[in-house]
Amino acid sequence: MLSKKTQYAFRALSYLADNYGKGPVLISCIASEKNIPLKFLENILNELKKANMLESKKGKGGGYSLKVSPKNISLATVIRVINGPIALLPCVSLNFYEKCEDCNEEHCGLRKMMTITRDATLKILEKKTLYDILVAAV
Amino acid sequence: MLSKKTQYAFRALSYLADNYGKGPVLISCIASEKNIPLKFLENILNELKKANMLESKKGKGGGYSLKVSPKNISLATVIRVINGPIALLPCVSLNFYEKCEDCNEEHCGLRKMMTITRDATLKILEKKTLYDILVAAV
DNA sequence: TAACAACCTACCAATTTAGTAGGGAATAAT
DNA sequence: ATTATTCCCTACTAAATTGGTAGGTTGTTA
Repeated sequence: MLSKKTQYAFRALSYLADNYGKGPVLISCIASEKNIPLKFLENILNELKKANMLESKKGKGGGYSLKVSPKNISLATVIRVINGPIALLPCVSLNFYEKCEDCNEEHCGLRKMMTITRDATLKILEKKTLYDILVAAV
Repeated sequence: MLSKKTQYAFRALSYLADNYGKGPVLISCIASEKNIPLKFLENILNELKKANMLESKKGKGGGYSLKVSPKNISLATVIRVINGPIALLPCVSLNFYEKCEDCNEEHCGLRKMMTITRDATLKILEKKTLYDILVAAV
């Protein structure tokens, strides 16, 4: 399951996607609009910025805005930055790979099943973007 | 990611699948063979039993065995019993559904994306079984 | 230089994870 | 009947993660 933090991230990003091209948006505005604890959101947006998804501006007229088009930010990217690995096992993760102790990877049946699962999941999450969230929200 | 407990469960179940039809297997045997902490494994096997996947026998000649054929135990079932929900959001889970507070489910774009993801994941996890793990482990 | 708004460091409580300890209850063999 | 065997049950624990909060710092603009 995605952490609450990740759900907050998605909600904030949807809001920013909605305002894409309209200049910076205040943290406090997103927080009250999307009902997210302010200081927690500060943290989240900062992480997204460090991951190159957002840009920020300080001082009056400042705030956060998407760095690229909503069509170019995949759900997989967001999840990886805030939530971590998408695969179900560390030894199957593309971005957070870790060897597992007690199995020979070449001959591990579970690993093979989890690789297939990962591929099916990623096929969706890599393709769908913030734009798709907006469009789906009729 | 699956918890370590779930990985232990899969390893134990593979072992039992391998010995399906050959009578009960001792916890201690599985523990040493698969390198799983004994007392922790006790716990896990008991949960799997309560979920109707295993049957047990006490006393000499006792132990655990699969209640049904390895072909009839899906990976999804195991994950749900030991790990919990498979969906990425509570409001999208089939077996552990929980309403989310701040979104109108009918019009939540994220929810729709996560439903698609869940379906893609389940298509694999519901279909693949313990038998597939054995076969894949050349 | 004042106000504004993002940034940074540090802390905190509650929950979950990954176990351990130790005895109880059922079964089978002697 | 008793002993050995094996699963079963309750309770405890340390460490990590989650979901925050507090308060000051730095950079920007008017």
